[in-house]
Amino acid sequence: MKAFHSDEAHPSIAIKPSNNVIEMNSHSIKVACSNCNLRELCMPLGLTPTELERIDDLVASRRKVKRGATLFRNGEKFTSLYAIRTGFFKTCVASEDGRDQVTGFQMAGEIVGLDGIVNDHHTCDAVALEDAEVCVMPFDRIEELSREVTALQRHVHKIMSREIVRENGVMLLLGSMRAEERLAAFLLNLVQRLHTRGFSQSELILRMTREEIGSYLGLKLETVSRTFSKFVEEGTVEVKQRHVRILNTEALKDIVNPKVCN
Amino acid sequence: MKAFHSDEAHPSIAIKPSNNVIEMNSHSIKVACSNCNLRELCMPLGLTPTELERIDDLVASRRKVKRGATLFRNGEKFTSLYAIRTGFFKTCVASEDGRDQVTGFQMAGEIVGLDGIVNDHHTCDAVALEDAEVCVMPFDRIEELSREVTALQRHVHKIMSREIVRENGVMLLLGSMRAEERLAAFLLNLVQRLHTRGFSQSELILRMTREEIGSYLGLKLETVSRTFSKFVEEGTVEVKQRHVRILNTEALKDIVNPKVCN
DNA sequence: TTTCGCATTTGATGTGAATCAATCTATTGA
DNA sequence: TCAATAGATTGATTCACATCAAATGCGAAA
Repeated sequence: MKAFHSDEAHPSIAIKPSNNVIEMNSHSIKVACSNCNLRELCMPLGLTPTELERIDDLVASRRKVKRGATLFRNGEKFTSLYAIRTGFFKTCVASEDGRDQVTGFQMAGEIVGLDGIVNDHHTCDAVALEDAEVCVMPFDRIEELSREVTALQRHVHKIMSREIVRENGVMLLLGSMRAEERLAAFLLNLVQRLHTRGFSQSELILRMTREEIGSYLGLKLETVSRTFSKFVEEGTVEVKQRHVRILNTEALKDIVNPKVCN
Repeated sequence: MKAFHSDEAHPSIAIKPSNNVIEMNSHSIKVACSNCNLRELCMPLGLTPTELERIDDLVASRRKVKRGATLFRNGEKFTSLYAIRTGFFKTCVASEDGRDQVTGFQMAGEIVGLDGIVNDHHTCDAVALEDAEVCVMPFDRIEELSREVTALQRHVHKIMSREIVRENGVMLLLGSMRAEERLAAFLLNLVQRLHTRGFSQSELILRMTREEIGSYLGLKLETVSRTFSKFVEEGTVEVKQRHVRILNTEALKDIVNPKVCN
């Protein structure tokens, strides 16, 4: 069991964002991408040091979001994209009659708010699942800078395209997979993203409830719970509430992509 | 019944794209957005005449795609976005083990290929469901021009964001709606988009099979068929193969968003 | 026109996940 | 420390959709 019960599986973030503020004067602080430890994941990805310097003023400010609070809400005016520095978010859409659907879970280095661009207001809610901090990037500033910094322009396009591709994958999951396959795919995806951020390949703490997982996967919370239990029985994972340890990654992969026995 | 059985419900496209070619010399023709009848729907949306002129050379060429042929395929190198001039497409993704999922149906004035931007390779197939013609827009040209024409830049961002929002909606549908709700939403969406293009609000010809509808909606073709039959019994629609006439739009809306009886 | 193949419809039956319901377990706050 | 509460598990039952199967209709090609 060892560290399994420790809350340190991913305490907040392994790639610790350095406290990259440049003191200006007593009441104003400046934030700088060029000095941020997330720069290999986040907005500045792939920029040269010179370009990096130019986008330092992309971030207008930082904003803390308490667990349970919303970063933005459906219907609100769109002004900015947000780069997650620390913490964990979910985004969800709602239908008129009150059904709602979690459309994604976002972690450090990921960008939220793209939904707002089309209609100048947001069409989903972004809710912090743990205390979080984001970099606020006014979208007109992004557009302005990406007219000048080609690599930034390219990067913004890639971020949006990545989101489109991600959602294609979710559609495949929702449209054609069974409960076990969905949950296995979900766990593999989460742990892979966490691993990219320096966390364990096999151990994770779920920041969301069974209900939220279910909403994302198009399942009821009971089904999520039962499916976890099934994985545990089969020795594929160890589950203790929100703590999950993957014991057999291959088994999960086989569930997602069943081998055809010729 | 009248014109119901006529193939003219939407023969190819109501807003007929004018044959907007500018003769250059015997072997070369130039295409021009500024003269295209789809300009109110397509790429040039919201541009001033001056700007419009500047993006005329966005379109490198036209390409005809025969029914059943692919415009691009998963794994192919990404070079261009495609604006649909005429015809009807589906896009679909496949999982490793051969399952596949229709991720969308696209018609005149819509843009396909956005999935390719992230990894410089396409991650889905685009298949023509009827003989089609597209405008080929090399992506580096788009990026170049949108650095200069602010309105184009903004428009490209909106197109990508729109796709993200659309997919959010599909996730809601796949994650939380029942078969009837899905099909009703699907029909309303299709007829609404056709109406924008000058077609009937109540009559449409499905360009895709029941199986393709089912794949998109996360249902089996038999379920799609049965659900159509149910709508017919209830007098909500008239269905004759691929010809559909909506008799009661409100009923369909009520199915999608069930009224809460206080 | 006839034939072939594909798409569609419809029926009978099976099943995976939803629903309803009862504990159980952690966490929070008094 | 204990009560209150939200989240999670587990069981029993139901139901919507899938699956299997057969029949029908339609369009394309000979």
